[in-house]
Amino acid sequence: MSNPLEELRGECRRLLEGGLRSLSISEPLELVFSKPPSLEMGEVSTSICFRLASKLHRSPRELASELASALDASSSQLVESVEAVGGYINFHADIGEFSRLTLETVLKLDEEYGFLKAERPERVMVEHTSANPNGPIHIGNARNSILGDALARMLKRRGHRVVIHFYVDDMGRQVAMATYGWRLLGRPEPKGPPDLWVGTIYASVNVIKEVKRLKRELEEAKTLKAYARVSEINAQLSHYAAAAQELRERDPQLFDRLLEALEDEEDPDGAISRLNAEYERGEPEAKRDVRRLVEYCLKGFKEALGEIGIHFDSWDYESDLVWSGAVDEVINRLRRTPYTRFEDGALVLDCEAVARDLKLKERWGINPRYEIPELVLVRADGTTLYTTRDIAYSLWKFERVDRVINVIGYEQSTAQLQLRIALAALGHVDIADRQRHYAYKFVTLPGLKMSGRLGRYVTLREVVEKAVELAYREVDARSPGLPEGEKRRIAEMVGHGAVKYALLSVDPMKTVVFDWDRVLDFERNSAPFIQYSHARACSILRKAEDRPEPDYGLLRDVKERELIYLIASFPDVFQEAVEALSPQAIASYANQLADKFNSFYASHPVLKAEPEGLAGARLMLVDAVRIVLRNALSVLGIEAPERM
RNA sequence: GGGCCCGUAGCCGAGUGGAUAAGGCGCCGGCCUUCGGAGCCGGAGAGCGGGGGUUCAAAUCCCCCCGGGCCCGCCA
Repeated sequence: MSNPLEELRGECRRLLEGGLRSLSISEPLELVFSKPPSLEMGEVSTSICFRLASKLHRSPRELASELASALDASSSQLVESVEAVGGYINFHADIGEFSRLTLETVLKLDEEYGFLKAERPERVMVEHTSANPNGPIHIGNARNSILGDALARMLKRRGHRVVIHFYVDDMGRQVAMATYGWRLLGRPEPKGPPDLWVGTIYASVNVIKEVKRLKRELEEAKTLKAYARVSEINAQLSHYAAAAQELRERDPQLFDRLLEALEDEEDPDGAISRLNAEYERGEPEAKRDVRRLVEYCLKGFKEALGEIGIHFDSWDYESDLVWSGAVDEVINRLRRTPYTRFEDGALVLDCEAVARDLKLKERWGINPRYEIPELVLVRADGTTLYTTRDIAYSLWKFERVDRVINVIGYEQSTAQLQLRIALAALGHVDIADRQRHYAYKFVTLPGLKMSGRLGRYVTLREVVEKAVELAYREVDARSPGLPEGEKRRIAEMVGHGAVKYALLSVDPMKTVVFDWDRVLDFERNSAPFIQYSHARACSILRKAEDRPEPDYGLLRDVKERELIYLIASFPDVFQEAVEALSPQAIASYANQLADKFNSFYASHPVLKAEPEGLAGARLMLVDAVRIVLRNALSVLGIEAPERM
């Protein structure tokens, strides 16, 4: 058995069934258990008497006390006593037996403790990050990466076969724009972090282009004496001028060269569109240049994400999908359905009709009043759109796995729904069902939004760098005697942990306003706080010269019992977190465990505990805390240093 | 106009039907003769945006309203 709490609940269930039998109550009902508000009231409780009461026309209190006295706790080793409290039935565990069961299970399973395996393991694909390859990973994308990485780790620990994919969106106009800028610069090699460098080129081209356009429009408006228009354009101009200023400061040489080169360009937008079309057709020169630039950017992604331990199994290029003919095939198949038509030369999918015919709104719980917008599959000029290519990508994915989780921003909800509808239209309702849009909201900067087009973002690199630096200062101050390499290593674990925890500990559906203080918080309710607790536990264990035989029955104090209960809950927490895809539940659990441990630590000596049996039992407890903290952090992708 | 998401103390934020609504920051007051003070103990501070409803039981479910965000592109 690997779930101590479930074992205790099993005993409670057995007793309860016996009690119901002896009272000749045979109402069919599911025996559900929960946790009483405090340990004084027991470890396990059930509210079935409330449900039973209305069926039997009795009062819950009466029923509960009758039922409780009909239970025979003496037949169970794990359950010590049962009592009825205001309609609830509460079960008290035998302290010694429950502690022994819990702690010995943890110690025995060690790195596997808590990670209950799924009954039916599946092949699961997690697609995450998939940032456009035209700028750096910023703290907004990083929320995606960190969530996706934690989800993948959780699913793996649950026993699923997980593959982690990155979708390289290289077909969009933005990548063509960056490549165009790169050509204007004479195809140079990157300077500094390559993804940031690409982002600077892209944003510079964009901003310079916009300024030029606005200046032209300003002249026109002035000639026409359209004064309202003039002031409107002026406002926009100052907006772009500010962005231009920022970009120029970042790399004056690069910016000025682009500014100069763009002066001579007749029609930059036309050139960008041509490059984009050439690339979609797979023309060699376009292919060579765009791929080259994209590779630079991906190299930067791999560096920035790899530094914090985030890796991918596969990088799938959107362009490959197009060139392979898979996208055309999808389009042809869709054209054979009754749901597509041409409108103004574009091929359109009637999503509403698909949903109606296949009853998708009922199936997916969509508000019937919501009219699903049509989806343009092919433009009038014959080129495809992002979502169209995504349909082909989904089919490709399901040739490989049973289930797909796409970590994608919430703002793409409509597109993701249309994608599933298109899959259903193709006859793959099952695939549509097993494809999950794991949505999260954006990270905003205080006051303003991050913007790749303006080159305005807080990069993951700078956040990580600052966090590690700060952690290093702390480590150096606290443990000056450690070898330099170890201090560095610890500072990385702590700094990376702080950043990850800051993004994992909030509900993905809430917007996060980026705040340096939050990310660099090393106090309670942070990864460093949890890591610190882990290091403290390790420190005690290091100092223990021998391990006296534990007497589990001596772990009677509330703080000890709370810890044991929490430790015993970890398998539940893990399982529920995976089912709900909620890394945050694990983060919050780890923090709670660390919190309780520190409280215990302050008032309960371990090494000097008397008698020996208590010292032995507390050592087991400390060891179990250590294991669970480490396991909980590791499934989130956070390392636990043994000293810091 | 329609749809979706969010709204919990001064601030940040757990908590999706159950018994006293976590925790953190900030504020006030304590704790370095015991294993690491990135710590611990105590105090003040919310009845969960507002109003109805369902239920033995609602921050959690339903309806209406208010505030904020997002989407409704031949962008991605």
